[in-house]
Amino acid sequence: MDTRTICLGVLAGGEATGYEIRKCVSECFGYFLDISHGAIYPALASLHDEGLVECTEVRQNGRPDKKVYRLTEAGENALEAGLMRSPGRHRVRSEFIGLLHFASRLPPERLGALLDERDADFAAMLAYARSCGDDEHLHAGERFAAGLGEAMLTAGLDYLRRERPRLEREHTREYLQTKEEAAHER
Amino acid sequence: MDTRTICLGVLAGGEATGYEIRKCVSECFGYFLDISHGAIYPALASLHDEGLVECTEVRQNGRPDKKVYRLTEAGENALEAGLMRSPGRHRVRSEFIGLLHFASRLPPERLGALLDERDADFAAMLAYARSCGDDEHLHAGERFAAGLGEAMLTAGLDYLRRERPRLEREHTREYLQTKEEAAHER
DNA sequence: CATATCATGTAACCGGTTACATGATTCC
DNA sequence: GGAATCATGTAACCGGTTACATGATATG
Repeated sequence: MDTRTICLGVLAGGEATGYEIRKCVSECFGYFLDISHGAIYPALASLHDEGLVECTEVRQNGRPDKKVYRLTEAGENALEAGLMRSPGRHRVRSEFIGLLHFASRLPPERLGALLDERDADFAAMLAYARSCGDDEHLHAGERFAAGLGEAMLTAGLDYLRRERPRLEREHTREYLQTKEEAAHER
Repeated sequence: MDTRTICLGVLAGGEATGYEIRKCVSECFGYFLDISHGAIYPALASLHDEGLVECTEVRQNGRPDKKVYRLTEAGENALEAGLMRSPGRHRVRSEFIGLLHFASRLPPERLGALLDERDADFAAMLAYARSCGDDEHLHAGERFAAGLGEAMLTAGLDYLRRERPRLEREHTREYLQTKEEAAHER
């Protein structure tokens, strides 16, 4: 799903400025699909050129003027088309898991710090997924998405906390052994 | 973790060609961190220029010649430094979850197809994580990584299969309702 | 007969991020 | 007084993918 389709999708829920679209995406599913404002404004401009959105400039005193966008009928159709076309990928890019594969070269403190970071991050995402799911007036799809995130993160965090002591125990042993062997070679 | 560090990491486990590094990464943790050969070869060349890897060209009959790379001592240090420096991020980019947020505009067949795809993909990743974890001579870190993947994917797949009927039921109702409202407006 | 494996390398492309630029107001 | 919020826009950069280029051997 590209930036353009996301913009159209948010605008289908009501008119908004670029700034608000960004905020909405970040709050609703930012952990799973985010866009920077550097991507949003050009996307909105191109959508406007193509007549898929309309725009009203609003003067504001005390703060910058803003452009409120709303979907046109052509935009409505483009959104539908975009949603049909978008691949439904779900990719995980984890440098954390990559690092674990080379863990035998990681000092125990470093491994500990990485695990701390992962724990905190998972906990934050979980709290966020839960807060999302609590919302009463959610669509079935949104509730499902929040539930899926919650289920996976809960399992991940449980595993992390349960297996961490064993990992650190075994890792320290392996690490020291590797160091010793390296010293021997010299 | 950039391509260069990954290459160094794989080479720390023994000499290999670019082709073999790619294969190794894909097989060991490709679902979580992959690199294309178009990124590997330039990375190896730059590592070679900097003296972090050595290279032996091997003539082969019947198949293309190959370049076998191995780590130098400088490379060993660079790897260690790279592993200390690399952020341990774990990012999920899910267009699937994005699409779910706009599910009310998705025809039921489309939603069904997306769920099918997700089910198959999760199942494949799970099978792969399990096969990885079965390996006996794994480091603690690798076993932990496989276990973490397995735990999260199992939870995800369970949730997906358990909640899918309800999602589809509610979604169909919402979808038809939306369509009806749209027809009314006309 | 077509496809996969082995094997390397480059160039074009692509989507997205970061940083630069500007600036008032409100909250801690 | 400093940080965050509101608000838009552009340009440089960046890492990575896809496609182009080549080509023999083995497998289904």
